[in-house]
Amino acid sequence: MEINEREQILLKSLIESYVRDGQPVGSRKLAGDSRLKLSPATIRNVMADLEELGLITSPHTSAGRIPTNKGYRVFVDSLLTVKSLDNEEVLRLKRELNVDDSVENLVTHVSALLSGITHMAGIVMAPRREHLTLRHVEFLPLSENRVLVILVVEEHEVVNRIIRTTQAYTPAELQQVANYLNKSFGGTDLFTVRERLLAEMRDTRSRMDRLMQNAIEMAEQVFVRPSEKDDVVIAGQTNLMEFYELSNVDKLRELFDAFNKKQQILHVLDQCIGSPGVQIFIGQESGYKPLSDCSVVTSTYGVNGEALGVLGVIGPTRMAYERVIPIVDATARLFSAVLNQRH
Amino acid sequence: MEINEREQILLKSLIESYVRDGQPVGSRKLAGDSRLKLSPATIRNVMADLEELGLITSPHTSAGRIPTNKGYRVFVDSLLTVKSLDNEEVLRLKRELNVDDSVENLVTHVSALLSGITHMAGIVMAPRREHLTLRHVEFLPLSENRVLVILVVEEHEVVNRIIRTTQAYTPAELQQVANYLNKSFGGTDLFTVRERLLAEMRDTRSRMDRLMQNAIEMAEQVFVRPSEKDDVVIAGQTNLMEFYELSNVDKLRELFDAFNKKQQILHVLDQCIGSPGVQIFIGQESGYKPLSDCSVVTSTYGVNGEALGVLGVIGPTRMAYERVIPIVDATARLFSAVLNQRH
DNA sequence: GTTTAGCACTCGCGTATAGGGAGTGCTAAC
DNA sequence: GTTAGCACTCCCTATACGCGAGTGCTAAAC
Repeated sequence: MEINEREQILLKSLIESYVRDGQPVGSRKLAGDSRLKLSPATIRNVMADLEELGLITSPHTSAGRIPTNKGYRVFVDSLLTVKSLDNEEVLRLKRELNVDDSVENLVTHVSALLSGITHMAGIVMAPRREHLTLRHVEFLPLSENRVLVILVVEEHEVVNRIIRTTQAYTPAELQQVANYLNKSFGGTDLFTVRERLLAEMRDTRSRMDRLMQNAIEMAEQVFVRPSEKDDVVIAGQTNLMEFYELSNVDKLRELFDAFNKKQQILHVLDQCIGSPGVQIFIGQESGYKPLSDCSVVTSTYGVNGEALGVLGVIGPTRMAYERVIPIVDATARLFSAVLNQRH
Repeated sequence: MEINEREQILLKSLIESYVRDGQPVGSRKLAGDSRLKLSPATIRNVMADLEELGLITSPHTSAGRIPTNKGYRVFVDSLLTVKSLDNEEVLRLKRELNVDDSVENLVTHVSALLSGITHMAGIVMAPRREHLTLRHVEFLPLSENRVLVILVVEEHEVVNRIIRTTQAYTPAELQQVANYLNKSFGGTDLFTVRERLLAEMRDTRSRMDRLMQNAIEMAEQVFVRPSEKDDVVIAGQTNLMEFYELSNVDKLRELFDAFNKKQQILHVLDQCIGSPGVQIFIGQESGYKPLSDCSVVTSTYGVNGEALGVLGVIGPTRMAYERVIPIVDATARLFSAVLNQRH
C-alpha cells in the first residue's frame, strides 16, 4: 500500500474530522480543514483515488466520505501522531491505585479508570500466572467430611474452597497436615506440590504413614488452579450506548451479551499476551463478530518484564486513537508498577 | 376502590391480553377473549368506567386500552390467579444450587437463574448479617509493617485484608496474637471482640502486657464490618433490551447506569427486608426514577426465619406477574433452604 | 499535465398530503 | 340494561415533492 504524501495528509485530515464530528466528510470541508491549499475539485480527485484503494468509502452518492477499517489501519500504522498524556491524568491514575488492595479490587479499579478517562468501555484481564507459589495453607473443619481450605498464594492472594474428604478429620489432624505442607512446600509451585505428593504415593505405596496419606488426600483436591471465571472485568459498558444510538439496537444487545459471556472477549485479549506494547484491533480484525463495529486497544502488563495480563479499551472504530493509545499505554505501565511494588 | 364483578373480569382479561401481546386491547378483541357474552358496545361502556377509575387508559383516541400502573396494582392485589410452579423448574433450581459454594457464588448463581427462567433481569442482594461471628483469624506477615489478615466468619466465609501496623511484628508474635484471639473470641460477634478489647485497654491502661497491646492494635483495624460494595448482583440485564426496543434508548441507558451504580437499587431492595413474602413495586412505586417503567418483584430469604436479604426480578411493568411471582417465591425459599443446610 | 471552475446529476431527508384501518363515543332502538 | 349503527378521531403508511449536500465529469486555466 503506497500512497503519496498528499493522499496521506488528506486521509489523516479526513479521519480526524470524522472522528471529531461523526459526519461524513465532503471535499469542501476537507479543503477548509487541511493545510493543503487545494480546491474542492482537486480534493475530489484525490478522494476518488483513496476510495479506489479501499481506504475510504461513501455511505451514499451525495454524502461525504468516511474511513473504512482499512483506512483506519493505515492511519493507525503510519499517520497518527500520538498525543502524550496529560500530567493530570497520570496523577489521577496514580492516585486511584492503592498498593494494598487485593488484585481483584485493583483490576476493577483499573477497568473503571480506563472507562472513565476514555468514555468508552474499560477492560482488564486478571493476571494469569503460570506458576502460583504456595505461601501458606490452613484447614478448618466444617461439618464432618467437609473441610474449609484457605490458601495464600504468591504474596497476597487468598483463595478458599470447601473440599469433601473420605473420612472425618480431627482439628489436630488437620493442623498437622497444614503444618507439614507449610513447612515442606512453602514457596513451591502449586502443581509441583501436588505432583510431588502424588509421586510420593506411587513410590512408597505400602509403607506410608497416616500423615502422608492425609496430606495426599488433601493435595489432590486443593492444589489445582483456582477457578478463573472472573478473569475479565469490563466497566462502563453503557458508555458505548451513545455510539449506537442511531444504529441497531440488536447489535448493541449482541455486544452487551458478548460482554456478559466474557469467554470470547477473553480469547481476543489472549491473543495479545504474546507481544508487548500497545496493540489495536480494528473492526473484524478481532475475529469476533459482536465486536465488528468496535475497535479494541490493548496493552500487556506484568511483573519483572513478564506479561501476566492484558488491559485495554473497547470503543467504536471511530475513536480518538491518538488519545486512547497513550492512555492505555500509561495505564498498563502504572498497573505493572503497582504490581511490582507488591513484591 | 370498588369495582363490580363484571369490571373485574374485564380488567383481568384486558391485562392478560395486553401482557401476552403487548398491544392495546380494543372492545372487539375483549368481547372475543372474555367468557362474558357481551357485545363490543357494552364492553366499551365498561371500559369507559374503568378508564374513569384510572385503571386503564388509551394511548390515543383510536387505539385500544392499556392498563395503568394503578390497574396493574388492582390486578396484582385481587384479581391475579397465581400459577403454581412447574415441577421441572423447581428441580432445575435445586440442581443448580450447590451447598458447598461460597455465598458469593451462590448469589451469582441465583441471580442468573432468576434471569434465565423469567427472561428478565435477576437481582439478588447479598446476605446482610447484623452480627458476624468470628470463627477463626490468621495473621501472615508481608513486608515490614504490613500484615495480611485472614478472617473466617460465620461458618464458611473468608474475608481477607491487609493492615498496616505501627511496628514490625515477628511471625511468632503474630501467631501468639492469633492464638489468643481464636481462643478467647471464637464464636463471638466481630464488634463485640473489638469493643471488649478496647474496653480492656481503657480499664487497664498502664499494666498491659505486650500480647494485649498487640492484640488491640490488630483488633482496631481488623474487626470492622467487611466492605459491602458488591452487595447486589444483577444478571441478565440485556434481557430488558427487548422491551425497550421500540422506545427510548436514553431511558434504557439510564436504567443500565442505575444497574451499574447499584446503591439506589440496593435501597429499593432494602425497603423489602422488613416484611416477609413476595412484594411488588409497580412503576414509580419503587420511588426510583430509572425504574419508573419497570416493575420489581421481590421476596426475602434468610436463615432460621430471620430475613438476611432480598432477591427478585426486574422487568417491564407489563410482565406475566402470575408466573413471575411464584418463581421469585420458590427461589427465595430454595435459597433459604440452601443457606440453612450450611449451618 | 496538473489544477480549477462550472454544471448536471444523484441521493437522503424533511415536510406535506392522502387513504385506510382500528377503535371510540354517542344515539336510538331492542 | 344491552346492542346495533354511525360519524368521528387518530395513527400509520405510502407517495410525492423540494431542498441541500456532495459528487463526477468536462473543459478551460495555469
